[in-house]
Amino acid sequence: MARYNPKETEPKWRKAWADADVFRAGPPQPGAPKYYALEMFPYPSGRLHMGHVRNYSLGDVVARYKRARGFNVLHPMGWDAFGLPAENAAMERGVDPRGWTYDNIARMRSELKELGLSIDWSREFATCDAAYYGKQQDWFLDLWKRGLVYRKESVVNWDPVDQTVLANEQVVDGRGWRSGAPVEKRKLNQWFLRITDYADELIEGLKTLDRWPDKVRLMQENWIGRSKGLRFKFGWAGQAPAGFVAGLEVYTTRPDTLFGASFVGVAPDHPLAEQLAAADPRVAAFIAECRKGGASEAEIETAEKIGFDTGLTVAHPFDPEWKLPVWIANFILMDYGTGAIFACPAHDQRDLDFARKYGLPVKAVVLPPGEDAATFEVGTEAYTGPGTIFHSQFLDGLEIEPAKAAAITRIEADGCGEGATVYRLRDWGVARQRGWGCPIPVVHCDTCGVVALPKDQLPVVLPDDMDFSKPGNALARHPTWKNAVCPDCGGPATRETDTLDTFVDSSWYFARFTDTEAAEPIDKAAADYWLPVDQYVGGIEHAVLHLLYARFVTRALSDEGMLSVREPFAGLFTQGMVTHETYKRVQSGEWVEPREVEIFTEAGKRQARSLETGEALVIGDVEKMSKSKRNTVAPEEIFEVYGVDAARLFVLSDSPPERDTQWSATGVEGAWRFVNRVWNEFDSQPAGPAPALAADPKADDLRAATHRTIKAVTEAIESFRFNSGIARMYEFLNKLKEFPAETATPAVLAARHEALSAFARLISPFTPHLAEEAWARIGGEGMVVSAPWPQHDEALTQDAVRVLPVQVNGKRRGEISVAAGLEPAEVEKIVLDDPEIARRLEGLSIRKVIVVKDRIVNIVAG
RNA sequence: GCCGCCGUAGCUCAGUGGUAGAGCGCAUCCUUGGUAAGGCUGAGGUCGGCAGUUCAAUCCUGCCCGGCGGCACCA
Repeated sequence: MARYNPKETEPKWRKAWADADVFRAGPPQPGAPKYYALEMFPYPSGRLHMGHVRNYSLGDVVARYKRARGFNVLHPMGWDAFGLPAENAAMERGVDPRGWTYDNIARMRSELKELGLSIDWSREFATCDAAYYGKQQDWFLDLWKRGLVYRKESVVNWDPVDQTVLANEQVVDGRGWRSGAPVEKRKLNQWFLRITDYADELIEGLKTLDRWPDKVRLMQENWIGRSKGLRFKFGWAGQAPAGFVAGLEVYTTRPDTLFGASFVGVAPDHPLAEQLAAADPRVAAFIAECRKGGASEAEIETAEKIGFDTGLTVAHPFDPEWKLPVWIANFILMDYGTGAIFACPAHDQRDLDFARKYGLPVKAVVLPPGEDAATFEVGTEAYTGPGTIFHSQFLDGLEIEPAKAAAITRIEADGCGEGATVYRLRDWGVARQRGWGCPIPVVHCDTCGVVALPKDQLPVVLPDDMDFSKPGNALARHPTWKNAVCPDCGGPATRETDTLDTFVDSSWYFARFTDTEAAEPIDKAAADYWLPVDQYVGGIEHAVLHLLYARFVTRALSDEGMLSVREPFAGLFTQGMVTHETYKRVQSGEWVEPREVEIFTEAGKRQARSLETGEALVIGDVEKMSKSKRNTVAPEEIFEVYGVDAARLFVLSDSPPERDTQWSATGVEGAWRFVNRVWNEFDSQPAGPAPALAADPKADDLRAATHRTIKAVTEAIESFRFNSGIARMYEFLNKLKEFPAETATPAVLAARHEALSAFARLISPFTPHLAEEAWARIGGEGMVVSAPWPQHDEALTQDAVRVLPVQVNGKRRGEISVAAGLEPAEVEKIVLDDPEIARRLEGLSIRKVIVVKDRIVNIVAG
């Protein structure tokens, strides 16, 4: 009997798969059912981590399973290769970002290949390949022609030290996340993609994505933030300020509460406020006060509402005599709606807080059910629930929704406004002042302005000799690269030195994978065959941005006629993180890596000590593996000790895929032992052809387990409950061990062979190397990777004899064995004749006997 | 504050309107020619709490408690 040796076995089978080129996707054939399995492509950091192992193992299970089910499978891999880490490496270590990136790719490719993934490597590309980003420039110009790209002055977060624009999430407590320098607001000419044109469709489309997690759909819906309401202008009651003669436009979702209006407010950065500030230092001082407040959530939450009465007044739209004061208020956001509101304190908490502070009127206009109009008052809590409108002239007596409609109708009839839908979603700012990104393919010409390059001048390639030694945009400070000729007038021009957000790179790569050689950005026939992606697997952290941008770009490219689908990802699965215990030194609190820690049990308690010094360590919380907590485990070290299959098996078995999984040394050891026990079962099976299957009670018992396991594992894979499927295989192995080959009759040996044949195929998506070795050991035809998925025989999953628990008044009091499918009346007779049951019923009168066929008997007695 | 997810053995998790399961850990024993290992057996569970529906609830419903995540002055 030979021990299982993954170090020899695993590379052997990887070579066999590569030699046979088994994972190359077949050509698009209309008749052949296709399956596109994709995991979010990695950033080439240079090192594989456990999160990658989990992500790509999950996708690989699906890809291998679908292949076994006869699908033409596309399972590609590439690299999300532009971005800041390469620039940082360049700045810190003086290396070239391109060389650094491609070196990292080479290292990670070999690590990923070691994982034994069923990937079609012939389609690999990196987003920093000119062959890829050149095609991106190509369709970017198409979108520009369609009017989906525009330039606009916009206020951005500027890090004065790193000399770059920061995203909102990169600003922590008003400071740059890397430099720690106070962030400045700067106005820059920025490039935008008109994602808001698709806001409605992006919301509506969510309804069709029935194989996406509800959570992600909800997050996207909230992010887009559609609200329906009324946009209208207040006319001035007194002197109109210059520039605002037409009135002050506000937006509301509660036009039903217009008669509860108390004041009108504008944001501190509203043009009206800025204009007033120019003339009045008190206004300027107030606005400065508002801006002082930090931007962090905590500060916003606790910030007190403050306001400034401008002295201006507007007239109520339904009553010209009714004057409302105009305030500047810090709680009003300029970038939502019109940056101005009317306030109804009785029915909005923010307005109420403000009104109470400044002594403004509070008039209730929505009467809650059961309240008396004569006595109902609003105290310190605004009423936002359902009710009937009152004190509101023509709206009186209406419910909220009809009142909104009536108010909108009246405003529209008066011509001072209209029903409007607004979105929280902003257009997508895609320009980055970075050197390591996809150049925007335009030039700036003094005579012609911004001019798109003709497509025969694409790709616009990054120079090889950028200087990354200083912060800022290395492309912009390159001495010659930006010198160009205007394609329109032939005069001198300057290249655009902004590059595209890396989210642009990742918003269409899945389409390029369908034909990586195409002369056009996308080969329509290939895309139409392969898209949508049938199963996309990745982290929940991309729930909004990446997935929303990809859905938008797919629609834009579809409208451009480059592909047909509207939704890129038919199925989405978001996996949990890989976590690990943390360990730290008692005195210093310094984190210690798991590989330097020994775990032992003393006095019945789990304890840790340093392998190096022997000192006792504190076992800390279980947290996401991260460099900062030093609680990472290097995949290659695990592969070295236990093999790839054990590592794959463990990350797949420990938790439901959508939940976090806790890596542990004992857990992977358990997986390793399972691998060995599986091998031992195969290895103990006599070589040579198996005897024919024959009817035999013992053999039938095993066969029933086999067919039940095929059914259960298949269902588990179909529903992404991989850990559950593996649990069933653990149970199956235990069952198999009840039928040792050494003492088996020919009938049992035959049943064992059937069991092993199914088992090899069932484990093949999870532990593919072991499955090949096992399949070869029992004389399977060809490689298991090409073997068809096992089919279960429903008839065999049924037991001939059923053991039915017998309950008396709902409590288990015994059991009986009956033939499967026996009618309830027959079962009842047997139960009542059973002496043990009869003893339990002594002194009781039977009221009712419930028999659930093949399951249970319950006797109600009293 | 709002929304969502989770709570089953010491730990990590399966599971089901009808007999409570796996791996790891723990205990006992066997093996010492699979040996930086293998195997047998076992202990261990008011299925977070309380109520309701039901012949029967770990499962369905409601409320509560605890943990985690997302969003949050969006008019």
